[in-house]
Amino acid sequence: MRTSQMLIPTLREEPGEAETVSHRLLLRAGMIRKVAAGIYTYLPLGLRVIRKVEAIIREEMNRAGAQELLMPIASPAELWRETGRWDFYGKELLRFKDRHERDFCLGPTHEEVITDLIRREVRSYRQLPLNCYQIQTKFRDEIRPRFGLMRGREFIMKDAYSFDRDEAGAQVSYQKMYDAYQRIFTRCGLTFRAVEADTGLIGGTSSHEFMVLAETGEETIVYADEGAYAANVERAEVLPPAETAAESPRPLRKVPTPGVRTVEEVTAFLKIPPQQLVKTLLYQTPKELIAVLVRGDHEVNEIKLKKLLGVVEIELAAPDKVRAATGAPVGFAGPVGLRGIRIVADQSIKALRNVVVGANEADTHYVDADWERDFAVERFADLRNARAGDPSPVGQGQLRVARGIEVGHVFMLGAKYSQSMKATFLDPQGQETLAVMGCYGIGVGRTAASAIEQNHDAKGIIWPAPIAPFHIHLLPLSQSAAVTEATRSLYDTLTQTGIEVLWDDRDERAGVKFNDADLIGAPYQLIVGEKGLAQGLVELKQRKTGEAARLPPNQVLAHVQALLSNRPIS
RNA sequence: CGGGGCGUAGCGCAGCUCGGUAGCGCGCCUGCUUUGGGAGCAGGAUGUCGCAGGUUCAAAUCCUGUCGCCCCGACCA
Repeated sequence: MRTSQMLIPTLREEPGEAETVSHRLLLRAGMIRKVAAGIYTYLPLGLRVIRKVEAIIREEMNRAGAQELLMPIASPAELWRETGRWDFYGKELLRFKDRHERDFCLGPTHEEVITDLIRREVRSYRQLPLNCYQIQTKFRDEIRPRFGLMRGREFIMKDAYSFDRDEAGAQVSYQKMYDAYQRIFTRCGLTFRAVEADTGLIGGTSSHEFMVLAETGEETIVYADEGAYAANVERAEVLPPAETAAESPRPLRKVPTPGVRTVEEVTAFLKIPPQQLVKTLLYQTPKELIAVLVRGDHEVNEIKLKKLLGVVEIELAAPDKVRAATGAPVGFAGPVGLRGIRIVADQSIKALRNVVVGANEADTHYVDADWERDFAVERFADLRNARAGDPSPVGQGQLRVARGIEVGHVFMLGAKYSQSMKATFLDPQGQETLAVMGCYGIGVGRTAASAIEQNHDAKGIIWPAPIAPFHIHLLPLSQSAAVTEATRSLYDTLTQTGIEVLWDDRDERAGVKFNDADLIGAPYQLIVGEKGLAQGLVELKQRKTGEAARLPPNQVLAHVQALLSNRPIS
């Protein structure tokens, strides 16, 4: 392609609205433009990258035995009502009515639609297993879209759904997808890690997320420094405390703590370590107000809490409710003498003696409280976030913490959807049986954006070759006949062998071309200049290293082919 | 949903406090020169100042409303 024939509006200046590297560079390199919050147009260059990622996904999905189909973006409410998700999905589901006043929504995911299809068309165990996927636009009306393609409202996703005769078959399907994902992200040139994950709104029994490791990631993951354990912190288990504090209980005392409410303030004021403090957090569930106890240096894991309580919504109680329930302003809630409110506690509390807690009285705390003697914990459970230094929940080692971008997620769904939607088939005995499902997503745009987060420098993007919009950026540095002729000849030679070349045929100065090329980030730049040509040489430069080879034009093709075949080219 | 901020030329911004002529840089157009890392000189074009209403002789500027966008928060008392 010639630059003059492509819409590549590069920006010299930083776009004001962009925060993360990938967002900034995608805008600057002329790959995306915003249409509305979280909604983007993919410009020709950006679309080429998207298509590259899609092509890799297609190849690997097909190789894993999945078959492609395409479902609609809009779907009728009745399907969502069947599974209960019309109500359960909340505001993220963008709803609208058609001219007949019938309810529809834009699909944020497609379990309902695919399950509806399969229940109609699959009757016999002979038709299973089946794995169908699509690459299609999704819409989720996110609370706060951000970071360009990282968290859009409209985005391209590959979603696959497997249907099996039984649990064992579903395991096989799941593993195939897991393996395919490993290949896909490896081919995309990403450094990533699969971690155990929570199943969230999709539901199901178990899942893994594929996390691209990056500081800007929105997810926190923990992994063991020995062994293979890795999990999203939402999900990571924490082992019960090894031993109980050896000290013997001291009498409960009430102490004045004027204006001292945060953990930092209380521990500083009383000169105690945060491990000796027990925080009392009041949570509002749809049913009730509940008190949750965690150690002063720990964080409540709300997902674990929701599961323990069997509720889907939970939020910290508003200050006025805290006051009404405890009789004290926020900051002084405590389990001692707390009436009419159930108390659950993180398991670490069990190992503590002589702790500091709020006294449900303004400017007052208790010291030397004891859970066995002074208050009634209804249940102890793992309710906190894992953190660096915790022992690995399986095997040896300690946990470390890293940030990740979730680019893929695989779920074992079990019979959740087949049951609510009655997707059944007849087994060999003629028994009606529920299909066992799995579902598997990949964020296509997010994958491209993560590649930028991991591969860039001050000048711009450095695409991994397999997903680069072009392999070679061809840069003639003058408009002279000799240079143009040499450029054209190189372009033809390379293009004829299937190498993708972006030919910067603009009448621009060398500096402008170099800067745009660095910004756009093709892995190689082929530079044809007057001086070099006079010596019969052109320059082949690696974007990543800046390393340049000067060679005669007739050696360029062989060189490029060698360079490109070193990498997993699609 | 709460808090904060911003909407002025294609992009980045100033002007608003204290009402009166709409400005700067980049980009764009023309010409000449220049030509291996975002050129120089000269000339030029471009604005419903987000939108609607109000105050005023007069509004980018003040007031009200509204829409859009961005940031932080919506989890640790």
